Amino acid sequence: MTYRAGIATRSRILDAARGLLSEGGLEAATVKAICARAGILPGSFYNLFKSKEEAVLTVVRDAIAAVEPVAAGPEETVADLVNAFVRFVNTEPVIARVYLIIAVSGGVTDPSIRRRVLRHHQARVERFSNALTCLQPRLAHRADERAEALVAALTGYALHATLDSDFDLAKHAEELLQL
Amino acid sequence: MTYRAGIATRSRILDAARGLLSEGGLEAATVKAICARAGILPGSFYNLFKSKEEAVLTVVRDAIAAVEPVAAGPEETVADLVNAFVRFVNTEPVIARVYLIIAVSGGVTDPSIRRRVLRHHQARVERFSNALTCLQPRLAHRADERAEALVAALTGYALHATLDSDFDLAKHAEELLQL
DNA sequence: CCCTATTTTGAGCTTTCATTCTAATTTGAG
DNA sequence: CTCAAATTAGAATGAAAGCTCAAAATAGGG
Repeated sequence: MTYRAGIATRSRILDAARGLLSEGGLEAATVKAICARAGILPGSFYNLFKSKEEAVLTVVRDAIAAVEPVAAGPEETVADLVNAFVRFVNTEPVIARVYLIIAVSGGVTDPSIRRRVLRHHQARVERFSNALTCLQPRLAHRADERAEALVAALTGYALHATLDSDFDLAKHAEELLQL
Repeated sequence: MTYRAGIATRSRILDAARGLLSEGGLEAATVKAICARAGILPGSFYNLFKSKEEAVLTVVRDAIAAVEPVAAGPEETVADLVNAFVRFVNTEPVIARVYLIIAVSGGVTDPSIRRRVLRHHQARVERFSNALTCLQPRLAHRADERAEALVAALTGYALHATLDSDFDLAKHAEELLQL
């Protein structure tokens, strides 16, 4: 992976794996299918990844990291966070779907993935909680619970959006802010 | 499947498949594993199900149907519906987990499952919406949106409970009722 | 008790999976 | 241009998948 060709191939493999995971879940992401989509042969795959699992876990880790809104200043509002999430799901539906698939089915299988998802979730709740405290200091004592509910609702919405392409995530998220 | 033995074997197969789906997702539910857990051999499996897919889809359909709270009278309250869902997830975690796994990964693969999940979701939102209208007639014009948010939050909570055994679903659901 | 329909057995078939290996090709620093 | 290192090709491996089938065992209405 020190030559340019290798680096390009690696990223083509990850793109292919991400797309297959998104479209058909773990069972669709076979080495053969990944290679076919990436336009390579198995030998190249195993020159860059020591196993199929390593490639899939790389995609998963990247997807989890990508769900986090880009680091804003300490002045980020609740609306900022919600909008960032909506924008992410709408502009990167493939990655968002991979995240959801793994959060459920992959998280069950692999303990390290489960830990990673939970850690990520906790960090997200904390950011929402801080933003909620700034927004409504009167309700500061229940900021954590409210943040947890908000994140749960957003996750539920994202799951729904994954199944129903007609679902208007932005609209529902906006209504969420008025509750 | 007209003899008692066949009926009993069929239900042992479905139990085995349900457990495997819950513990390890679709990839763990192989015909061999199902047969081993059910204490039978492949020949018996294919005497009762024409394919592995048929058995898995049967489990999935049952799981989707089971998520629906038992039919209450027309006087069901929001608290009733929420509590019924919480009780279901806590007493039937295996079925609840199967539902979530399929709602994400299976729903993506199989269009008929996706339709079924969406139809079920819509019916659930309607029940919540009616209950919300009775509870707060002043907010009747936004009952649908609020019901959608409630169901999304509950789904998000259930997903989290699947990953984190320490998560107190009942407590969070109760707090949800006070928002 | 008998006889037919049902169920179970268990070996084995075909396909597909992840993975490996060697030889050929390509890359790019010196 | 050269040559070692990196990458690719492509056939081949063994394991495990879903599934089939003919024969043996069993169930249960008559």
